Formats: sequence, C-alpha cells, structure tokens
Amino acid sequence: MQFLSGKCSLGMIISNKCYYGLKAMIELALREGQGPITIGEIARAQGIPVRFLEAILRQLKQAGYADSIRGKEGGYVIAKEPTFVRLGDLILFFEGPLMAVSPSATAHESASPTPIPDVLSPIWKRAEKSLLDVLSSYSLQDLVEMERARNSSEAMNYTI
Amino acid sequence: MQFLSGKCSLGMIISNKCYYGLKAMIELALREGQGPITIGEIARAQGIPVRFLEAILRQLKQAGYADSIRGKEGGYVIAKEPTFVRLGDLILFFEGPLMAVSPSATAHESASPTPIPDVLSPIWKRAEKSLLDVLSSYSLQDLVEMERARNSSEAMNYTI
DNA sequence: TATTATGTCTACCAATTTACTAGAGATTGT
DNA sequence: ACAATCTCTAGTAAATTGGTAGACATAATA
Repeated sequence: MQFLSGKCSLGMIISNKCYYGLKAMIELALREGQGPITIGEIARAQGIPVRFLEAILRQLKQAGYADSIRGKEGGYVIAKEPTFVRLGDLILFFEGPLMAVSPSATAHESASPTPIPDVLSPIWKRAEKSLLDVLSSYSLQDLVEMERARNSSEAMNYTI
Repeated sequence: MQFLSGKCSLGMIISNKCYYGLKAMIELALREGQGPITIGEIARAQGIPVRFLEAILRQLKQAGYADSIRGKEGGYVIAKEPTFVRLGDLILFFEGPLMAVSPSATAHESASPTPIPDVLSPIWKRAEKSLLDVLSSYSLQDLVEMERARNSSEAMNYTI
C-alpha cells in the first residue's frame, strides 16, 4: 500500500485534478490585477504538473472561471471576483454531482413498479446539501486570505 | 455517456458495492429473528449479483455487522441490533475516510518546509463532519421502518 | 516578416479501481 | 453419502485517474 499517494485505494476522495484546480484558482486570485500569469508560473508556484495543469486551466476557462490571453506575454487571469466564487461551486464543477445514488439494479424480478423510489435517495440529498452548505460557506477570497495569513506566519518563523 | 449507470463518469459517488452492502443490511434487518437467510435470497430480494454479494457479506461478517451459519440450512443473520447501527458507520466501512485530502504535490521546489499545512485541510474536515453527522442521524432501524412504510403504501396502490 | 513565447487541441498511455465472474473447497443438516 | 450452503483465492473487462506527447494557433516584438 502506498501512503496516501493519489487515491489510497479508498472511495469518495477529492481527485488530484480538482485539488490542482482549486490551487490554481487560489493562485490566480492571489495575483489578481497583476496581468496574465503563465501556466508554467502557476504550476511552479503550486507544485502542479505543467501539462496536466494546462488541461485543467482550459476547463476552468470554458466554465468561465478563468480567462486566457494567447501569444507572447500571454497567460491566465481570473475571470470573476474571488468574493463571488464559492468553493462548493468549484468542487461541483470538477467532481460533478456529489453523492449520486447508484441506480437500483434493474435485474429486479420483485414487484417494485416505480423505478428507484429508494429509501436512501432522500437521505443522500440531505447529506449532499449539508456538505455543499459547508463548502459554499467559503469563497475564493476567504481561501486567499487564509493563504496570505499562512504565508506571513511562515515568514515570521524564519525571521525569528 | 451512459445515463447514471454505475459511475456516470463523475467523482465522489457512492460505489455500487457500498450501495449493495447497505441494501443487504436492510434486508437482514427486515428479517431479523427469522433464522438464517441465504445469499441467494438476499440477492433476489434486493437485486444484487449473487457472486458479488457473497464477497460483500463476507466483509460485513468480518466487520461484525453480520454473522453466518455454514452448511445446509445456513445463511446470514444480522449481528447487531438495527437501532445501534448507524448509516454513517456502514458507509465509512465501505468507502473509507470520506473527503480525504490529496497530498500536496511533493515535487515542490518552492519554500514551504512544513509538509501539507494546506488551507483546504480544515475545510475538508468540517465538511466531512457535517456529512457524517447527517448520515449518522439515521440508524439501520430507521431505514427498515422507511422501507416497511414504502412497501405498505405500495401495496395500498395495488388494492385501490 | 521572422522569431519566440505563449495558449490550444487531439491523441495516447500506464496504473489503479470498480464491478464483477469462476472454480475449487470447507462445513453441516439430513 | 449427499446436497445445500458458506468460504477462499484468483482472474478479468471496463472505466477512471493522472498524467504525457506532439503538432498547431496566436500574438508581441525585434
């Protein structure tokens, strides 16, 4: 077994892609107003494989979270105000509907005529809502401020 | 794209295995006190592939949720009072830790000396707790009662 | 206009996980 | 002895994850 590397052989784990995407958005938000930032810079700053990040940023652009400037001196910029970007929305974008219910097996010989009126469905919905409520209580701006606080306290440790 | 068949190409979805496992536990709880129930019966009642269910029940036995009686007239029985089995525990058992944080990439040339003191980690923890709080607010007994209510209301529709 | 630094697109690939299936064996009631 | 059951070890096809490779498009600037 590999120690928490990648997926750790368990279900329901946020994918690396989503994680990289969030970190890229944080980086873009951190540098808002500083002109286009290249894929390479973002990759270096956040420790993301550059060719993988390329595809992730393209998706973020298509979804309207980022804009790109092509050609020399080009790069990516954030497309929305960080205050209005909710963490829950970003995760939903990368991961799709959280906690979807698997279809009740169709090879069902028993009587049930209405398809999938499962006792678990409403519970799933409640759980997903609760999850998204927590995640959406944070904006990208919140994350940026946390990141700034972390960086400055880290710098403190060095000067001591 | 296949319409919600299996995984629907999206992340963070409860696996079929977990879903089957929950349905099997519901079936065992429904028939508590009626003697051993064979894998085949459970599979038929809940629409689960029998050889797959076999492995799932073995896991449930190892975890102490079910007991088995071998040989002829054998089968499975529930091993705990349904009132004391929490939905959150069962899901945790099948899926492992929900919402684990991927490791921040190790190929990090930048300064960060403390490993993975990520701004996202505390948020993940809060989200997971909120999720488990909802899931663990239901016991297996609750599910059984919902299932019974559903079945009887279904029967009603037929007699009308 | 040539160069060069950038983003864009399509395709491909290896490792892992999921969702099973197969077959042989062990156990127990009759 | 027989038959019905659980048990164990493999194996496996399809999907997903986590990338990589290479060719191309675009734009600044010299």
